Amino acid sequence: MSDVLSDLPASHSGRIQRTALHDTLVGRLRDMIIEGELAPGSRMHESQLGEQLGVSRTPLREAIKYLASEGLVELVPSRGAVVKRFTGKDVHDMIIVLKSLEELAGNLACVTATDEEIARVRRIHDEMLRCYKAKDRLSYYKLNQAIHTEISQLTHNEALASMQALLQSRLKRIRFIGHEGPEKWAAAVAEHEEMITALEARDGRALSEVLGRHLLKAWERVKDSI
Amino acid sequence: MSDVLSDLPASHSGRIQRTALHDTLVGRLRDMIIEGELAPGSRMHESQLGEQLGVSRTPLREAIKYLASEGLVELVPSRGAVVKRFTGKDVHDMIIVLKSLEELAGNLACVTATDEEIARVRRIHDEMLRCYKAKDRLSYYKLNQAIHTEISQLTHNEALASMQALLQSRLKRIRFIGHEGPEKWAAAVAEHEEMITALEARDGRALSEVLGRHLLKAWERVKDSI
DNA sequence: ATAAAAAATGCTGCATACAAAATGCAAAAG
DNA sequence: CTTTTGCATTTTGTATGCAGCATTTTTTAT
Repeated sequence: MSDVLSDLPASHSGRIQRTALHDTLVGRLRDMIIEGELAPGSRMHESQLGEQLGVSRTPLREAIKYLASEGLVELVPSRGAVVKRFTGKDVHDMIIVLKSLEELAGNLACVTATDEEIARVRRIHDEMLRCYKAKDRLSYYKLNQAIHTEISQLTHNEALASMQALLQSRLKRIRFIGHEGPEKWAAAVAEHEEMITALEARDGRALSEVLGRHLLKAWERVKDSI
Repeated sequence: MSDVLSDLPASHSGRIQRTALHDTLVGRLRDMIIEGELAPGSRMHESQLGEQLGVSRTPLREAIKYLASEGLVELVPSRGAVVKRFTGKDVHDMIIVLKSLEELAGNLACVTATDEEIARVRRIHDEMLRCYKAKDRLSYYKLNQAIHTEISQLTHNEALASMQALLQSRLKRIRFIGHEGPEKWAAAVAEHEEMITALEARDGRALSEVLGRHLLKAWERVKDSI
């Protein structure tokens, strides 16, 4: 059931054609940055990276430009690209914005979502719970992200969903750190219980509130470790 | 005093080095899309566009990828890039998100802005008023945009400012249409008076409210002409 | 005459080649 | 011993060439 994790833009194009090299490269580089394989502040050597990934410099450079527009990479004229380094303030700023967007999404989703869509989120939630009980941190983490992504998509607001996805992706590297202690993890799970309850009750106010609170607590968890 | 209009990301890099070709190309293409020189839905022929702009396909393709990440251009596998076409719902969705962001910005700006920064917005506002009285629509329009950009930047929240700028830039093409009648124009100016008053009083609640209202009315003006 | 198949055209996608700029090192001058 | 200057090497930036896919036109068969 790993297709649940696929956080592709989904691009709702009926066409089946699989992702071109460009998309693959962008995804691969994004992962390398998020996982820390490409360290913040490090230069991205084109020929070396290209050889490592088995592509020439041309498509690689195009992918890098794409990521630069996403904000994961910084372009330095005549000196190529470096992985963007985020300060604690940067992270806080992003969380503030993400909080605002997710609160909006929570409010809208309770109005616009179909029953089937809500049921789908419930299924992801239940699976996440299983991973929590199994102490499977990585799967838990991915399903957690998927739920936030899903809720944004329930709004059927493409602009909102894509901005949420953008910020969430920038923060992935950070969120990875969270959930140190079991008690904090339990608290986060409890908040997710609140979310799904509010969503199923179509209580936008409650959903919005818990989403915002969830993010602020996430910030509390990571703010000292940056 | 046209440097007031410069809505560059400003990138606060101390370095003086002027924009490389990449940045120039991105800006030029963005303008061509916003001004309508490149019509929505039209294919962007690489060789033709490259010849027109005096560059080869390679840097042009890199610029197109950048714009694709910004959402102005859509990449179709094996068929190149097309200028993204926005439906009325798309525009409405973007305005909903922009409203949320500007409301947040209004609240934050009243806390974070320095007196000098507020004075600067006042100067832009006054100049905009002059353009209004002179019926100079284009200058008015640009200063109007500049004010919204400035307010977002007063938050000193890079993520917020860049997202606001991104959405505003996508909506530029649309906003151009607005302000048909003199009475509606007058109403918009009145709202801007409210804004600057609220900002100088550091009344975040009021600023936030008028920013949101301003955007909703903008939607009312354009919604039937899309 | 119409429809299906096949060839031809044009464009994109990727790789390679070339040019310009930057970095590092070494030698010489202060 | 430190600093500066010039050269060599490395790396980025841009142009061009070639292969493959998409679309269109032409050809052929019913």
